[in-house]
Amino acid sequence: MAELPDLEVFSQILTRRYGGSVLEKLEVIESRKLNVPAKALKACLEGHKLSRVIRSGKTIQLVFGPDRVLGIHLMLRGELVALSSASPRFAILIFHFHSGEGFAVVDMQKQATPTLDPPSADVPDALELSYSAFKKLLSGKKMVIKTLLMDQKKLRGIGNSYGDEILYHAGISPFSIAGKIPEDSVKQLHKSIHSVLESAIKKIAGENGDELRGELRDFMEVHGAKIKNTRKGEEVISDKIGGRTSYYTRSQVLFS
DNA sequence: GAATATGTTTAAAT
DNA sequence: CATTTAAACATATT
Repeated sequence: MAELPDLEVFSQILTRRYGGSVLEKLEVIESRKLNVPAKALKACLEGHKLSRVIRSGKTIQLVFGPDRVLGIHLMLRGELVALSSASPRFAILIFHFHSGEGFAVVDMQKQATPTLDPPSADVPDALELSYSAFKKLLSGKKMVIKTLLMDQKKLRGIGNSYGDEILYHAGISPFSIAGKIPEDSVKQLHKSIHSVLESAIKKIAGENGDELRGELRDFMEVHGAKIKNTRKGEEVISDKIGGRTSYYTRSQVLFS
């Protein structure tokens, strides 16, 4: 469900709604993916204040007290839901705050991964990557650009959907060889990463308000099985790149 | 019933 | 060694 813009908005909403509250009780429903025993996690976090929530790459990081961090990766189908009267299905973790409110991490696929005190990443976040670092990342690479953009060991935060949107925005074919893209287009691509992600954050934030909703992707230009034409009328074509479906148009320039 | 779905890890193949 | 590919994960939707 969630890629970088959704997660950025979720972290803002969680900070607004639960920031400053003391975690009264943590239910660990599914501990298979957890890097510490469930008891240790509870002992670490219960009774401590949620100071803020930030996003890093495709993870949400809940900061408790001064420096205790619980990282959460939602993987393919994970979601964050506010607690209501009904107990959530497919829960992984349930957070109950002193105020009586709370939220849950759910994932019907049980792949969402909580990590206590995750090691700090040395891979740059997509929104923090400088142009010179980006240029260096592409130079000499034989990988197709779409695969490189989604490679979390090179830059963090871009997934299949936004990868397509960014390449469409930049006018570059997803099949282009990374190292063959000329400097002007690399510059454009770097700009597109920022502008596509940041405008998505604004749109999702505006539509979400304080609600934890997912799947607000009405603004997608090319990525989606239902999109037959772009708003400019270009035909959208799809192909598999690295086992996942990519959507693009013939107007995107191929460098190879 | 079959195909598809937003991600990652691992192993095997090229 | 660098890169690519397939499978697995568990369930819902079309």
